[in-house]
Amino acid sequence: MTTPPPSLPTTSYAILGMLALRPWSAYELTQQTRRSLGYCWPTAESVLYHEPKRLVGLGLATAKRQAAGRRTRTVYAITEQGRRVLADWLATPPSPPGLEAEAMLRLLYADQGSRQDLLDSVRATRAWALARAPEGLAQVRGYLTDGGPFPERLHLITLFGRFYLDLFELLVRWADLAEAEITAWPRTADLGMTDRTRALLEEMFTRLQPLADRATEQSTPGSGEA
Amino acid sequence: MTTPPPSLPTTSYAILGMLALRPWSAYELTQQTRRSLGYCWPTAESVLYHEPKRLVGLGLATAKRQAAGRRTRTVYAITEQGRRVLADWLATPPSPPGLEAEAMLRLLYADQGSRQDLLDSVRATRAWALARAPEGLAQVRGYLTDGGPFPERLHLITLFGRFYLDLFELLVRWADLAEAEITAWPRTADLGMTDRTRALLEEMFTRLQPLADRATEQSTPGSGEA
DNA sequence: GACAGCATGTAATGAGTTACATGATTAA
DNA sequence: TTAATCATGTAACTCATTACATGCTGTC
Repeated sequence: MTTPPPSLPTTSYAILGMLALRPWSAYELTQQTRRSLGYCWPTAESVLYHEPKRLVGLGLATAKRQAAGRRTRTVYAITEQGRRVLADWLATPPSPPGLEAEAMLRLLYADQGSRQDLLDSVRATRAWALARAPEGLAQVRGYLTDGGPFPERLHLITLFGRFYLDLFELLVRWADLAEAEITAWPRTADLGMTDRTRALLEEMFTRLQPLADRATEQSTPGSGEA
Repeated sequence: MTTPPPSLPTTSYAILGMLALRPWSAYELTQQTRRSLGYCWPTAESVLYHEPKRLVGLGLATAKRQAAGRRTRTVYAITEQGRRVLADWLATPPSPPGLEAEAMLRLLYADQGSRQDLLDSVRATRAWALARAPEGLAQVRGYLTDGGPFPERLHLITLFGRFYLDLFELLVRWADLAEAEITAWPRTADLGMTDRTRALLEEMFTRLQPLADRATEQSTPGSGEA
């Protein structure tokens, strides 16, 4: 273990992983990111220009200046040490998922604003999720016809994409439900336990039960499993 | 519009919203956060001590030092101006959701590591989702029996919780699927388009179609809707 | 009377975003 | 030739996290 206690920020591994697939220029990264990285590890574009330099400084990547037309651009590639560091990181436990959902925040405080505010927020969320669909459809179509840019990685990409399809569908379905509920409200404040709310809570209780059961099963060593 | 161009970071509104419900000390915020805010707007504890001070500086909250036992603690409360700023923000369009999912990142680069690494990551994700269930169950039980700490807000809290239940179920189901797939793989690299992968892609295509249709419907003004 | 952990903060560090800057290429 | 937009970067600033610090409270 000659690698110094790595502990880079996750963003570094995200870029390093990209470089493991093939060399990229920073701009190419900004483009490819839309198809993959952007889904699971959102970053500003400037990171995609900065981070590779850091990796070079650490000896995990190399930079080669190339002539592109009349201008020069920098193409980054992973080093052997970079591959080792990436592999080490992959053997490490993942940090839990974190979801930043402003729309949910707005729901939580909706009684401080108007019903229209809340409806707008819910609809914006659905619109955002729906807006991913056409591009996703094009990507999937591409995979099915020509295999896309990394055909040998399709088994991974497919599981990846499946998760985000599930997620977008969830957002749309939830927004449909929420819109229907909210539309039936006379206002946003002080409704409390309506009949409909009670029904929803009871359904949630029923669905939570089996999850909680599985949770305790797995935390106790269990007496089954001969 | 006497309020100066607000544009606070979302975190500020998150805290401000808490204060809109009732006054809290910073420590109380750290506790309550686990039940609500933590789901949609994750932050480090130190933020919950810092942010209220900023709000006070802006005139959006007040700080009152109280004796708690022999020690003093600071209780923060929202001001009228704070309520206005919060209401203005609620009328503003929400930024799109952002999901940081390290586990998905690891999936994306799984061909750079071992199959075991990938399985561990998938299982950790499921375990994390399952681990939320018992607390969620307790919360829902509380809502059904005594209404919880804010019974007049149950209609909001329920829609909120429903989303996260959906999400946790999704994570568990996806992890189950992924584990089954990966277990059937001989290795993580260079499998490409297996039969199973093709089947998944075709199902995804079918499910994406209606979403894409809805997306185009809603972006065009539409000729229906008399 | 000491140890664990609850309650309350602060400071330093480091990461990531917004905003700016500018050369090249293409279309009108 | 101008305008637009592609391609490439940099710098300043702000935010948020990690790590530390410390008084208080109950319990053994």
